[in-house]
Amino acid sequence: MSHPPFAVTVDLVLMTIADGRLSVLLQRRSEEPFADRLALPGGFVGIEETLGDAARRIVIGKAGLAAGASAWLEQLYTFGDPQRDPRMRTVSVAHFALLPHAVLARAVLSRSDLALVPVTDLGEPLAFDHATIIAAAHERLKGKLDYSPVAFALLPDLFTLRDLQSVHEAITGKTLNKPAFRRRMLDTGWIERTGQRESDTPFRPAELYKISVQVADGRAG
Amino acid sequence: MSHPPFAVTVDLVLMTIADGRLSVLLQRRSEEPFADRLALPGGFVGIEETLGDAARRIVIGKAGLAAGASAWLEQLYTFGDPQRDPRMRTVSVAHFALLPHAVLARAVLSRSDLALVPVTDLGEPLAFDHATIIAAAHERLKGKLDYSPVAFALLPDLFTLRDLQSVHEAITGKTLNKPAFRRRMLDTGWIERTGQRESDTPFRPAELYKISVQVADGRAG
DNA sequence: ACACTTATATCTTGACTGAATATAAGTCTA
DNA sequence: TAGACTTATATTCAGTCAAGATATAAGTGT
Repeated sequence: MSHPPFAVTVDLVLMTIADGRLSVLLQRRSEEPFADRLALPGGFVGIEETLGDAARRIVIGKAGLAAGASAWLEQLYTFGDPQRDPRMRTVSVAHFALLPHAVLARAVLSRSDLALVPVTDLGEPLAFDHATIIAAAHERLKGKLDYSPVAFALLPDLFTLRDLQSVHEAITGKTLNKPAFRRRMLDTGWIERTGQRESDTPFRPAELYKISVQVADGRAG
Repeated sequence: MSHPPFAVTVDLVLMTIADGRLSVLLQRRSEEPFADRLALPGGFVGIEETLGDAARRIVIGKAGLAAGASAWLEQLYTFGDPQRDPRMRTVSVAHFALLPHAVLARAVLSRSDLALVPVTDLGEPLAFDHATIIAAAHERLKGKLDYSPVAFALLPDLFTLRDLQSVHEAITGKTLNKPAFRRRMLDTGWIERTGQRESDTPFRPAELYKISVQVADGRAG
Protein backbone atom coordinates (compact mmCIF):
# COMPACT_ATOMS: atom_id res chain seq x y z
CA MET A 1 0.00 0.00 0.00
CA SER A 2 2.84 2.43 -0.72
CA HIS A 3 0.57 4.54 -2.89
CA PRO A 4 -3.04 3.37 -2.87
CA PRO A 5 -5.31 4.52 -5.71
CA PHE A 6 -7.64 7.44 -5.14
CA ALA A 7 -10.27 9.07 -7.28
CA VAL A 8 -9.77 12.81 -7.39
CA THR A 9 -12.71 15.08 -8.15
CA VAL A 10 -13.50 18.77 -8.15
CA ASP A 11 -16.76 20.06 -6.72
CA LEU A 12 -17.94 23.55 -7.51
CA VAL A 13 -19.80 26.02 -5.36
CA LEU A 14 -21.19 28.27 -8.09
CA MET A 15 -22.66 31.31 -6.40
CA THR A 16 -24.59 34.38 -7.46
CA ILE A 17 -27.11 36.85 -6.08
CA ALA A 18 -30.70 35.83 -6.85
CA ASP A 19 -33.60 37.89 -5.49
CA GLY A 20 -31.20 39.72 -3.22
CA ARG A 21 -29.88 36.53 -1.62
CA LEU A 22 -26.59 34.74 -2.05
CA SER A 23 -27.48 31.51 -3.82
CA VAL A 24 -25.73 28.41 -5.05
CA LEU A 25 -26.27 26.33 -8.16
CA LEU A 26 -27.27 22.75 -7.33
CA GLN A 27 -28.02 19.76 -9.50
CA ARG A 28 -30.53 17.05 -8.71
CA ARG A 29 -28.89 13.64 -8.88
CA SER A 30 -30.45 10.93 -10.99
CA GLU A 31 -28.25 8.08 -9.80
CA GLU A 32 -27.22 6.37 -6.61
CA PRO A 33 -25.74 7.17 -4.23
CA PHE A 34 -27.95 10.01 -3.01
CA ALA A 35 -30.38 9.69 -5.94
CA ASP A 36 -32.89 12.57 -6.04
CA ARG A 37 -30.79 14.62 -3.66
CA LEU A 38 -29.42 18.01 -4.64
CA ALA A 39 -25.64 18.10 -5.09
CA LEU A 40 -22.88 20.43 -6.16
CA PRO A 41 -21.79 20.22 -9.78
CA GLY A 42 -18.51 18.35 -10.04
CA GLY A 43 -16.53 15.76 -11.88
CA PHE A 44 -13.40 13.67 -12.01
CA VAL A 45 -10.08 15.34 -12.70
CA GLY A 46 -8.51 14.18 -15.95
CA ILE A 47 -5.18 12.39 -15.69
CA GLU A 48 -3.41 15.15 -17.63
CA GLU A 49 -5.48 18.00 -16.30
CA THR A 50 -4.69 20.70 -13.78
CA LEU A 51 -7.04 21.05 -10.80
CA GLY A 52 -7.86 24.56 -11.93
CA ASP A 53 -8.49 23.41 -15.49
CA ALA A 54 -10.88 20.72 -14.24
CA ALA A 55 -12.75 23.33 -12.21
CA ARG A 56 -12.99 25.67 -15.20
CA ARG A 57 -14.26 22.81 -17.33
CA ILE A 58 -17.10 22.16 -14.89
CA VAL A 59 -17.99 25.85 -14.71
CA ILE A 60 -18.16 26.11 -18.47
CA GLY A 61 -20.15 22.92 -18.82
CA LYS A 62 -22.66 23.48 -16.05
CA ALA A 63 -23.07 27.21 -16.24
CA GLY A 64 -22.99 27.28 -20.01
CA LEU A 65 -20.38 29.93 -19.62
CA ALA A 66 -18.41 31.06 -22.66
CA ALA A 67 -14.80 30.01 -22.20
CA GLY A 68 -13.49 33.54 -21.87
CA ALA A 69 -16.28 34.98 -19.76
CA SER A 70 -15.21 36.58 -16.53
CA ALA A 71 -15.69 34.71 -13.30
CA TRP A 72 -14.03 34.52 -9.96
CA LEU A 73 -12.70 31.02 -9.44
CA GLU A 74 -10.66 29.95 -6.46
CA GLN A 75 -9.68 26.74 -4.75
CA LEU A 76 -11.48 26.40 -1.43
CA TYR A 77 -10.57 23.32 0.56
CA THR A 78 -10.02 19.62 0.03
CA PHE A 79 -12.42 17.08 1.50
CA GLY A 80 -11.11 13.56 1.80
CA ASP A 81 -12.97 11.69 4.50
CA PRO A 82 -12.80 7.95 3.74
CA GLN A 83 -16.58 7.65 4.22
CA ARG A 84 -17.67 10.62 2.16
CA ASP A 85 -18.41 8.58 -0.98
CA PRO A 86 -19.75 5.05 -0.40
CA ARG A 87 -18.54 3.84 -3.81
CA MET A 88 -14.80 4.40 -3.53
CA ARG A 89 -12.14 6.46 -1.82
CA THR A 90 -12.61 9.91 -3.28
CA VAL A 91 -10.79 13.13 -2.56
CA SER A 92 -12.66 16.23 -3.65
CA VAL A 93 -10.87 19.50 -4.21
CA ALA A 94 -13.67 22.00 -3.68
CA HIS A 95 -13.62 25.32 -5.53
CA PHE A 96 -15.93 28.27 -5.43
CA ALA A 97 -16.88 30.45 -8.35
CA LEU A 98 -18.84 33.69 -8.59
CA LEU A 99 -20.94 34.63 -11.60
CA PRO A 100 -23.39 37.40 -12.50
CA HIS A 101 -26.98 36.37 -11.97
CA ALA A 102 -27.84 36.46 -15.68
CA VAL A 103 -25.41 33.64 -16.48
CA LEU A 104 -26.72 31.19 -13.90
CA ALA A 105 -30.34 32.16 -14.48
CA ARG A 106 -29.97 31.13 -18.11
CA ALA A 107 -28.43 27.81 -17.08
CA VAL A 108 -31.28 27.06 -14.68
CA LEU A 109 -33.90 27.83 -17.31
CA SER A 110 -32.28 25.57 -19.89
CA ARG A 111 -31.96 22.47 -17.71
CA SER A 112 -34.62 21.08 -15.43
CA ASP A 113 -32.18 19.33 -13.07
CA LEU A 114 -30.54 22.61 -12.00
CA ALA A 115 -31.71 24.93 -9.26
CA LEU A 116 -30.55 28.12 -7.58
CA VAL A 117 -30.92 27.84 -3.81
CA PRO A 118 -30.15 30.44 -1.12
CA VAL A 119 -27.03 29.37 0.79
CA THR A 120 -28.56 30.21 4.18
CA ASP A 121 -31.70 28.18 3.49
CA LEU A 122 -30.95 25.09 1.46
CA GLY A 123 -34.35 23.65 2.24
CA GLU A 124 -33.49 19.95 2.12
CA PRO A 125 -30.52 17.68 2.97
CA LEU A 126 -27.86 17.62 0.29
CA ALA A 127 -25.88 14.71 -1.13
CA PHE A 128 -22.47 13.75 0.31
CA ASP A 129 -20.82 16.43 2.49
CA HIS A 130 -21.94 19.18 0.15
CA ALA A 131 -23.73 21.23 2.79
CA THR A 132 -20.43 21.49 4.66
CA ILE A 133 -18.66 22.57 1.49
CA ILE A 134 -21.22 25.30 0.83
CA ALA A 135 -20.88 26.59 4.38
CA ALA A 136 -17.11 26.75 3.94
CA ALA A 137 -17.47 28.66 0.67
CA HIS A 138 -19.83 31.16 2.29
CA GLU A 139 -17.39 31.71 5.15
CA ARG A 140 -14.48 32.21 2.78
CA LEU A 141 -16.46 34.69 0.71
CA LYS A 142 -17.44 36.69 3.77
CA GLY A 143 -13.85 36.80 4.90
CA LYS A 144 -12.50 38.04 1.59
CA LEU A 145 -15.14 40.65 0.97
CA ASP A 146 -13.36 43.55 2.62
CA TYR A 147 -9.85 43.08 1.35
CA SER A 148 -10.36 41.56 -2.06
CA PRO A 149 -12.31 42.81 -5.10
CA VAL A 150 -14.33 39.62 -5.14
CA ALA A 151 -17.84 41.07 -5.16
CA PHE A 152 -17.54 42.50 -8.66
CA ALA A 153 -17.70 39.03 -10.15
CA LEU A 154 -21.35 38.98 -9.09
CA LEU A 155 -22.21 42.21 -10.92
CA PRO A 156 -22.53 43.14 -14.59
CA ASP A 157 -19.84 45.31 -16.18
CA LEU A 158 -21.66 48.52 -15.24
CA PHE A 159 -23.23 48.85 -11.84
CA THR A 160 -24.33 51.46 -9.32
CA LEU A 161 -22.97 51.86 -5.84
CA ARG A 162 -26.36 50.76 -4.59
CA ASP A 163 -25.99 47.51 -6.55
CA LEU A 164 -22.58 46.95 -5.02
CA GLN A 165 -23.91 47.60 -1.54
CA SER A 166 -26.75 45.14 -2.11
CA VAL A 167 -24.21 42.46 -3.01
CA HIS A 168 -22.22 43.10 0.14
CA GLU A 169 -25.36 43.00 2.24
CA ALA A 170 -26.52 39.75 0.65
CA ILE A 171 -23.18 38.12 1.40
CA THR A 172 -22.72 39.33 4.95
CA GLY A 173 -26.38 39.38 5.95
CA LYS A 174 -25.89 42.79 7.54
CA THR A 175 -27.23 46.16 6.49
CA LEU A 176 -24.52 48.72 5.86
CA ASN A 177 -24.32 52.46 6.31
CA LYS A 178 -24.59 54.04 2.89
CA PRO A 179 -22.18 57.01 3.04
CA ALA A 180 -19.59 54.92 4.86
CA PHE A 181 -19.86 52.12 2.35
CA ARG A 182 -19.54 54.54 -0.57
CA ARG A 183 -16.44 56.14 0.94
CA ARG A 184 -14.86 52.80 1.67
CA MET A 185 -15.38 51.50 -1.86
CA LEU A 186 -14.13 54.67 -3.53
CA ASP A 187 -11.04 54.65 -1.32
CA THR A 188 -10.09 51.11 -2.34
CA GLY A 189 -9.41 52.24 -5.89
CA TRP A 190 -11.27 49.19 -7.17
CA ILE A 191 -13.89 51.13 -9.13
CA GLU A 192 -14.00 53.98 -11.64
CA ARG A 193 -16.83 56.34 -12.54
CA THR A 194 -18.09 56.20 -16.10
CA GLY A 195 -20.10 59.44 -16.31
CA GLN A 196 -23.10 57.38 -17.45
CA ARG A 197 -26.24 57.00 -15.35
CA GLU A 198 -28.76 54.23 -14.97
CA SER A 199 -32.05 54.66 -16.84
CA ASP A 200 -35.73 53.83 -16.34
CA THR A 201 -35.72 54.70 -12.69
CA PRO A 202 -38.77 56.38 -11.16
CA PHE A 203 -36.39 58.64 -9.24
CA ARG A 204 -32.98 60.20 -9.61
CA PRO A 205 -30.75 57.78 -11.53
CA ALA A 206 -27.44 56.77 -9.93
CA GLU A 207 -24.11 56.96 -11.66
CA LEU A 208 -22.77 53.79 -13.25
CA TYR A 209 -19.36 52.55 -12.18
CA LYS A 210 -17.01 49.93 -13.62
CA ILE A 211 -14.12 47.95 -12.21
CA SER A 212 -10.81 49.75 -12.55
CA VAL A 213 -8.45 48.26 -15.10
CA GLN A 214 -5.72 47.01 -12.78
CA VAL A 215 -8.27 45.12 -10.69
CA ALA A 216 -9.91 43.58 -13.76
CA ASP A 217 -6.52 42.45 -15.07
CA GLY A 218 -5.48 40.93 -11.79
CA ARG A 219 -8.47 38.84 -10.95
CA ALA A 220 -8.95 35.13 -11.51
CA GLY A 221 -10.84 33.48 -14.29
CA MET B 1 -10.97 7.40 -18.04
CA SER B 2 -14.07 7.93 -15.93
CA HIS B 3 -11.96 7.97 -12.76
CA PRO B 4 -8.24 7.77 -13.42
CA PRO B 5 -6.00 6.68 -10.53
CA PHE B 6 -4.15 9.33 -8.59
CA ALA B 7 -1.63 9.13 -5.78
CA VAL B 8 -2.65 11.40 -2.90
CA THR B 9 -0.03 12.68 -0.49
CA VAL B 10 0.19 15.17 2.32
CA ASP B 11 3.14 17.53 2.60
CA LEU B 12 3.84 19.34 5.84
CA VAL B 13 5.19 22.81 6.44
CA LEU B 14 6.40 22.37 10.02
CA MET B 15 7.28 25.80 11.33
CA THR B 16 8.82 27.21 14.46
CA ILE B 17 10.85 30.20 15.63
CA ALA B 18 14.58 29.47 15.63
CA ASP B 19 17.09 32.18 16.52
CA GLY B 20 14.33 34.75 16.24
CA ARG B 21 13.39 33.76 12.70
CA LEU B 22 10.42 31.84 11.38
CA SER B 23 11.89 28.56 10.15
CA VAL B 24 10.68 25.40 8.47
CA LEU B 25 11.69 21.78 8.96
CA LEU B 26 13.16 20.26 5.79
CA GLN B 27 14.47 16.82 5.01
CA ARG B 28 17.31 16.04 2.62
CA ARG B 29 16.16 13.50 0.04
CA SER B 30 18.24 10.38 -0.52
CA GLU B 31 16.42 9.16 -3.62
CA GLU B 32 15.46 10.33 -7.07
CA PRO B 33 13.73 12.43 -8.11
CA PHE B 34 15.43 15.50 -6.60
CA ALA B 35 18.04 13.41 -4.76
CA ASP B 36 20.11 15.52 -2.34
CA ARG B 37 17.60 18.33 -2.48
CA LEU B 38 15.81 19.58 0.61
CA ALA B 39 12.10 18.77 0.69
CA LEU B 40 9.09 19.07 2.95
CA PRO B 41 8.28 16.04 5.08
CA GLY B 42 5.33 14.18 3.62
CA GLY B 43 3.88 10.85 2.70
CA PHE B 44 1.09 8.96 1.01
CA VAL B 45 -2.37 9.04 2.49
CA GLY B 46 -3.53 5.63 3.63
CA ILE B 47 -6.58 4.20 1.91
CA GLU B 48 -8.59 4.23 5.14
CA GLU B 49 -7.06 7.37 6.54
CA THR B 50 -8.42 10.90 6.86
CA LEU B 51 -6.35 13.71 5.33
CA GLY B 52 -5.96 15.22 8.78
CA ASP B 53 -4.94 11.88 10.27
CA ALA B 54 -2.28 11.46 7.60
CA ALA B 55 -0.95 14.93 8.37
CA ARG B 56 -0.87 14.19 12.12
CA ARG B 57 0.93 10.91 11.42
CA ILE B 58 3.68 12.77 9.54
CA VAL B 59 3.99 15.39 12.28
CA ILE B 60 4.34 12.73 14.94
CA GLY B 61 6.81 10.70 12.89
CA LYS B 62 9.03 13.51 11.69
CA ALA B 63 8.88 15.81 14.66
CA GLY B 64 8.99 12.99 17.16
CA LEU B 65 6.01 14.62 18.74
CA ALA B 66 4.12 12.76 21.43
CA ALA B 67 0.67 11.94 20.09
CA GLY B 68 -1.17 14.25 22.46
CA ALA B 69 1.25 17.17 22.36
CA SER B 70 -0.26 20.46 21.36
CA ALA B 71 0.31 21.79 17.88
CA TRP B 72 -1.50 23.98 15.42
CA LEU B 73 -2.32 21.93 12.35
CA GLU B 74 -4.35 23.22 9.44
CA GLN B 75 -4.96 22.30 5.84
CA LEU B 76 -3.32 24.84 3.55
CA TYR B 77 -3.90 24.24 -0.15
CA THR B 78 -3.88 21.39 -2.62
CA PHE B 79 -1.25 21.20 -5.33
CA GLY B 80 -2.04 18.97 -8.27
CA ASP B 81 -0.12 20.11 -11.31
CA PRO B 82 0.31 17.09 -13.65
CA GLN B 83 4.04 17.81 -13.94
CA ARG B 84 4.82 18.32 -10.27
CA ASP B 85 6.06 14.76 -9.70
CA PRO B 86 7.85 13.12 -12.65
CA ARG B 87 7.05 9.60 -11.43
CA MET B 88 3.27 9.63 -11.43
CA ARG B 89 0.23 11.84 -11.18
CA THR B 90 0.30 13.03 -7.60
CA VAL B 91 -2.02 15.38 -5.75
CA SER B 92 -0.54 16.81 -2.59
CA VAL B 93 -2.75 18.23 0.14
CA ALA B 94 -0.38 20.64 1.86
CA HIS B 95 -0.79 21.35 5.57
CA PHE B 96 1.01 23.65 7.89
CA ALA B 97 1.82 22.98 11.51
CA LEU B 98 3.28 25.14 14.26
CA LEU B 99 5.41 23.76 17.07
CA PRO B 100 7.46 25.19 19.93
CA HIS B 101 11.14 25.41 19.08
CA ALA B 102 12.17 22.79 21.63
CA VAL B 103 10.24 20.05 19.83
CA LEU B 104 11.76 20.60 16.41
CA ALA B 105 15.23 21.30 17.78
CA ARG B 106 15.21 17.83 19.34
CA ALA B 107 14.15 16.28 16.05
CA VAL B 108 16.92 18.02 14.12
CA LEU B 109 19.54 16.88 16.64
CA SER B 110 18.43 13.27 16.46
CA ARG B 111 18.45 12.89 12.69
CA SER B 112 21.16 14.09 10.32
CA ASP B 113 18.86 14.43 7.30
CA LEU B 114 16.69 17.09 8.96
CA ALA B 115 17.36 20.83 9.01
CA LEU B 116 15.63 23.96 10.26
CA VAL B 117 15.83 26.69 7.62
CA PRO B 118 14.52 30.30 7.77
CA VAL B 119 11.50 30.62 5.49
CA THR B 120 12.69 33.91 4.03
CA ASP B 121 16.13 32.53 3.17
CA LEU B 122 15.94 28.92 2.11
CA GLY B 123 19.48 29.07 0.74
CA GLU B 124 19.14 26.49 -2.03
CA PRO B 125 16.49 25.28 -4.51
CA LEU B 126 14.03 22.82 -3.01
CA ALA B 127 12.58 19.63 -4.43
CA PHE B 128 9.28 19.63 -6.34
CA ASP B 129 7.13 22.76 -5.86
CA HIS B 130 7.97 22.89 -2.18
CA ALA B 131 9.28 26.45 -2.21
CA THR B 132 5.87 27.58 -3.48
CA ILE B 133 4.15 25.62 -0.72
CA ILE B 134 6.32 27.22 1.95
CA ALA B 135 5.58 30.69 0.59
CA ALA B 136 1.86 29.94 0.71
CA ALA B 137 2.15 28.74 4.32
CA HIS B 138 4.01 31.88 5.33
CA GLU B 139 1.38 34.07 3.70
CA ARG B 140 -1.44 32.19 5.42
CA LEU B 141 0.28 32.49 8.78
CA LYS B 142 0.79 36.23 8.37
CA GLY B 143 -2.85 36.65 7.42
CA LYS B 144 -4.19 34.77 10.45
CA LEU B 145 -1.91 36.35 13.02
CA ASP B 146 -4.18 39.23 14.00
CA TYR B 147 -7.52 37.50 14.22
CA SER B 148 -6.60 34.00 15.31
CA PRO B 149 -4.68 32.76 18.36
CA VAL B 150 -2.23 30.95 16.13
CA ALA B 151 1.03 32.36 17.49
CA PHE B 152 0.71 30.58 20.84
CA ALA B 153 1.45 27.24 19.20
CA LEU B 154 5.00 28.51 18.75
CA LEU B 155 5.46 29.30 22.44
CA PRO B 156 5.81 27.17 25.55
CA ASP B 157 2.91 26.97 27.98
CA LEU B 158 4.18 29.95 29.96
CA PHE B 159 5.55 32.98 28.15
CA THR B 160 6.12 36.69 28.58
CA LEU B 161 4.55 39.42 26.51
CA ARG B 162 8.03 40.08 25.13
CA ASP B 163 8.20 36.48 23.90
CA LEU B 164 4.83 36.85 22.22
CA GLN B 165 5.88 40.09 20.56
CA SER B 166 9.07 38.45 19.28
CA VAL B 167 7.00 35.72 17.66
CA HIS B 168 4.78 38.25 15.93
CA GLU B 169 7.79 40.19 14.73
CA ALA B 170 9.48 37.08 13.40
CA ILE B 171 6.38 36.14 11.41
CA THR B 172 5.57 39.55 9.98
CA GLY B 173 9.11 40.84 9.64
CA LYS B 174 8.05 44.14 11.18
CA THR B 175 8.96 45.67 14.52
CA LEU B 176 5.95 46.48 16.68
CA ASN B 177 5.18 49.18 19.18
CA LYS B 178 5.45 47.65 22.63
CA PRO B 179 2.66 49.34 24.63
CA ALA B 180 0.26 49.08 21.69
CA PHE B 181 1.05 45.42 21.20
CA ARG B 182 0.51 44.72 24.91
CA ARG B 183 -2.83 46.53 24.88
CA ARG B 184 -3.99 44.72 21.76
CA MET B 185 -3.10 41.26 23.11
CA LEU B 186 -4.70 41.85 26.48
CA ASP B 187 -7.86 43.10 24.76
CA THR B 188 -8.22 39.93 22.69
CA GLY B 189 -8.88 37.87 25.80
CA TRP B 190 -6.55 35.20 24.46
CA ILE B 191 -4.15 35.30 27.41
CA GLU B 192 -4.30 35.22 31.20
CA ARG B 193 -1.82 36.39 33.79
CA THR B 194 -0.39 33.75 36.08
CA GLY B 195 1.18 35.89 38.81
CA GLN B 196 4.46 34.05 38.21
CA ARG B 197 7.55 35.76 36.82
CA GLU B 198 10.37 34.60 34.60
CA SER B 199 13.67 33.79 36.35
CA ASP B 200 17.39 34.01 35.62
CA THR B 201 17.18 37.38 33.95
CA PRO B 202 19.91 39.97 34.50
CA PHE B 203 17.18 42.58 34.91
CA ARG B 204 13.62 42.89 36.10
CA PRO B 205 11.77 39.66 35.24
CA ALA B 206 8.54 39.95 33.26
CA GLU B 207 5.27 38.35 34.27
CA LEU B 208 4.45 34.97 32.75
CA TYR B 209 1.21 34.58 30.87
CA LYS B 210 -0.69 31.53 29.64
CA ILE B 211 -3.33 30.94 27.00
CA SER B 212 -6.83 31.40 28.34
CA VAL B 213 -8.82 28.21 28.69
CA GLN B 214 -11.46 28.81 26.05
CA VAL B 215 -8.77 29.50 23.44
CA ALA B 216 -6.78 26.42 24.41
CA ASP B 217 -9.88 24.25 24.15
CA GLY B 218 -10.85 25.60 20.78
CA ARG B 219 -7.61 25.28 18.89
CA ALA B 220 -6.57 22.56 16.50
CA GLY B 221 -4.45 19.56 17.15
C1' DA C 1 -43.84 74.30 -9.70
C1' DC C 2 -43.65 70.89 -6.38
C1' DA C 3 -43.29 66.47 -4.16
C1' DC C 4 -40.58 62.47 -3.98
C1' DT C 5 -36.49 59.46 -3.92
C1' DT C 6 -31.91 58.84 -4.13
C1' DA C 7 -27.12 60.67 -4.63
C1' DT C 8 -23.52 63.26 -2.72
C1' DA C 9 -21.11 66.27 0.56
C1' DT C 10 -20.19 67.71 5.19
C1' DC C 11 -19.81 67.32 10.11
C1' DT C 12 -19.41 65.06 14.53
C1' DT C 13 -18.13 61.41 17.30
C1' DG C 14 -15.84 57.41 19.04
C1' DA C 15 -12.31 53.86 18.64
C1' DC C 16 -7.82 52.68 17.89
C1' DT C 17 -2.65 53.45 17.24
C1' DG C 18 1.66 55.18 18.23
C1' DA C 19 4.67 57.77 20.89
C1' DA C 20 6.21 59.71 25.15
C1' DT C 21 6.51 59.74 30.04
C1' DA C 22 6.42 58.11 34.71
C1' DT C 23 6.79 54.54 37.97
C1' DA C 24 7.84 49.84 39.66
C1' DA C 25 10.61 45.78 40.23
C1' DG C 26 14.09 43.33 39.91
C1' DT C 27 19.69 42.60 39.24
C1' DC C 28 24.47 43.93 39.68
C1' DT C 29 28.34 46.39 41.62
C1' DA C 30 30.93 48.83 44.90
C1' DT D 1 23.50 47.57 51.96
C1' DA D 2 23.01 51.60 48.90
C1' DG D 3 22.62 53.09 44.59
C1' DA D 4 23.06 52.63 39.61
C1' DC D 5 21.14 50.15 35.91
C1' DT D 6 17.91 47.63 32.93
C1' DT D 7 13.62 46.24 31.77
C1' DA D 8 8.54 45.77 32.82
C1' DT D 9 4.30 47.98 33.43
C1' DA D 10 0.98 51.85 33.78
C1' DT D 11 -0.70 56.19 32.24
C1' DT D 12 -1.34 60.00 29.32
C1' DC D 13 -1.70 62.56 25.08
C1' DA D 14 -2.18 63.51 20.36
C1' DG D 15 -3.08 62.04 15.64
C1' DT D 16 -5.59 59.17 12.45
C1' DC D 17 -9.31 56.83 10.66
C1' DA D 18 -13.89 55.08 9.95
C1' DA D 19 -18.78 55.04 11.07
C1' DG D 20 -23.08 57.41 11.81
C1' DA D 21 -25.95 61.27 11.32
C1' DT D 22 -27.36 65.24 9.00
C1' DA D 23 -27.87 68.49 5.34
C1' DT D 24 -27.91 69.62 0.54
C1' DA D 25 -28.09 68.60 -4.44
C1' DA D 26 -29.89 66.29 -8.49
C1' DG D 27 -32.86 64.03 -11.13
C1' DT D 28 -37.89 62.04 -12.15
C1' DG D 29 -42.84 62.15 -12.13
C1' DT D 30 -47.36 64.62 -11.23
